[in-house]
Amino acid sequence: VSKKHAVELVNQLRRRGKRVTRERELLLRVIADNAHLDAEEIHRLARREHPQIGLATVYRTLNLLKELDLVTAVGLGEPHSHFELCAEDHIHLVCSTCGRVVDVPAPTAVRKVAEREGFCVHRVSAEISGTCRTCTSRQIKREKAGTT
Amino acid sequence: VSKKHAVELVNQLRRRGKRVTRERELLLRVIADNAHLDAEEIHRLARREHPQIGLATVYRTLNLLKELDLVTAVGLGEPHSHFELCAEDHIHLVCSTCGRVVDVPAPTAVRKVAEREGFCVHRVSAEISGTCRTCTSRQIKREKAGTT
DNA sequence: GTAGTTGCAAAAAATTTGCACGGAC
DNA sequence: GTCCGTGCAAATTTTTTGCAACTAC
Repeated sequence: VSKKHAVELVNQLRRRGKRVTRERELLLRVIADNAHLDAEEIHRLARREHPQIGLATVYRTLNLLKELDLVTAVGLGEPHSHFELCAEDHIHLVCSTCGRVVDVPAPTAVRKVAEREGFCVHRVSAEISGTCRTCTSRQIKREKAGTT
Repeated sequence: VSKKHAVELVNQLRRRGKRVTRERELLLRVIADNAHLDAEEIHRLARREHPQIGLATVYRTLNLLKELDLVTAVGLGEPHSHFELCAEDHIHLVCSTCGRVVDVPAPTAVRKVAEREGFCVHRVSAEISGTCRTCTSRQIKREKAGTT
């Protein structure tokens, strides 16, 4: 799943008549470099570069970027949202054992299904929860060893 | 997307060693009959039949049902979760204009993608946001009329 | 210069928890 | 009878908002 440059996104902001501030530029960079962080995590990373940035700014910026369709919120099974750039159609594979999230491109069939319904698609995101290869083989080893 | 009977689900509870209470049975029925409600909405509907049921019980039950993989939480772009029975693989088409959600079956290709990664799939849920047919044609009409 | 943004603190919304009572098994 | 589940109120966590100072344009 491809990487976007925060620079492009900053230009998007300007083109759409929104102001480009130090905070927005920074947050876009943090989100572009790290997929599916939650608001606290984004705040924590942003503080490394701009210690006095407030959590409220993070939320306000996330809401702005959502309106502009530059970022999207995903649930990932947690009671709070995680955020990522609106990338090409992709699927989140969420391992319910280790919690790791892997992104893979979504088959075009998914988008087709929506279009068949007369839907004008903005973005596609899927979530598959299950057990990843690593955790599955670990489980099997443990079973063989007799440890339940 | 098929309908499950709350009865089956209640049996699942018993089989898995969880107690079957009036509250759990009621909440399962509410969730089975109404896809993607949020916790407040579930609570409100449940109260029609059992006025003194508490919101905390709703949350506790939802968490239990999630652990048993009987229900699943979906984001739908809101800052709080919505809940639905774990049905067959399906896609939520969320109209960002009118907010309506339509469920359509997911192509098997989606699940295949995860299996190719060595993933042992528990459940599949996708979200496509966009503009539904109705809202799209309404917009076109408005454009023709000259109203921006 | 002006209007939009920010940080902080406070408020609101969403979710979880402690405890005493009640009900399922 | 025991242990789990419930309701209520309080606590925690997540997200939004009001306001004065600040800054992009």
